[in-house]
Amino acid sequence: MRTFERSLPMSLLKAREAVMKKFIPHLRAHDLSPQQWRVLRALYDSPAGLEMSALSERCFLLMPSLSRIIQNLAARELVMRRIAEHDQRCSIISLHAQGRRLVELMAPESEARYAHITTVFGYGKLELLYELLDELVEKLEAAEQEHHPSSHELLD
Amino acid sequence: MRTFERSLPMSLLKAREAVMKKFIPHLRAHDLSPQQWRVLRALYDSPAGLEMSALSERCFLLMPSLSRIIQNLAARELVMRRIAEHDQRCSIISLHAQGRRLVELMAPESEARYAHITTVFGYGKLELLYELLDELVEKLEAAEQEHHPSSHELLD
DNA sequence: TTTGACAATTTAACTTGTTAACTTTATGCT
DNA sequence: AGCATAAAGTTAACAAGTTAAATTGTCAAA
Repeated sequence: MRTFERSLPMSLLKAREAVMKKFIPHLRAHDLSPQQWRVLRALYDSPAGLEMSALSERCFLLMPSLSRIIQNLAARELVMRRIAEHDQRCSIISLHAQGRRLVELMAPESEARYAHITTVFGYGKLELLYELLDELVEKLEAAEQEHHPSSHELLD
Repeated sequence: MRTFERSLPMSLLKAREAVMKKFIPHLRAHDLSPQQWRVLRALYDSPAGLEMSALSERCFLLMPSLSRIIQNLAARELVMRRIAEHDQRCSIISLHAQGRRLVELMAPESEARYAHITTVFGYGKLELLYELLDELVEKLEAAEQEHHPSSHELLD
């Protein structure tokens, strides 16, 4: 059996934790979770607002999580929601003025921390890492389509 | 502001999700969460058993999560706990016979999926990815020590 | 127009992540 | 010995991840 240490999910998790540790104190100082910040950032880039499902995709959050997060952010008046005219089922979420100000207030510090990581790790390596991660996802998802896993016959 | 897409934590998360998707059906078929599996795997490699805190480190789980997971696995008779003689505060967790059998039953399929990922992505790239991830963690943690973050003065 | 399938979200229920508070046992100092 | 302090785990409380079921709105065909 492969040694326990070489676990890809765990290596990815550890790397993620190490990176997040650089951002979390800043977020916490403004009472935001990483997920809440992702939502605000995504909305900042889409001034017209986004439907829940679009937001869910961009922030890589499942709908139930997003639903709760939006309730929280709406209660804090950082975002607002309105119902789409074209389809009453859709809410359209957009940044409230206060939310916009918050993003603008926090962005410089956030960028600075990104810059710090880039410096420490090296620009080239960071780019390489992004490429490898993207390619890994791509290849795994391609493999998804092809042969629907053989193992299910045995196990499910 | 940097484009929202290039977010290192999110890229790492996506990669992790893509990888996990390959393993989760197999785990679910045996009623195990990824965390529970990590614990069983770690214990399999330490037949003498491990203290909670050692297990916590190896599985990269915080104590409260681990505590609950062990309660669950113990109830299912997959692991057992005894109190250390040298220090009454420490529990020592080890695999129950049934847990050992389960690991041995599941390992081949798990290895096969690993092999599949290696093939699809390429052995060299996978090794490179591991190295980059390790180095990233290392560099970020080194940076931790040096200059205790300047930002705290402003924000906390 | 009504039924029936489908789509967008929310709710529910349960597990895990996370921080802080608490319990019990060791250890070190005086 | 006697007391403060630290260490190992657990418990508590709440946010977030995850799956399934429920809710509400849309759309097309009978």
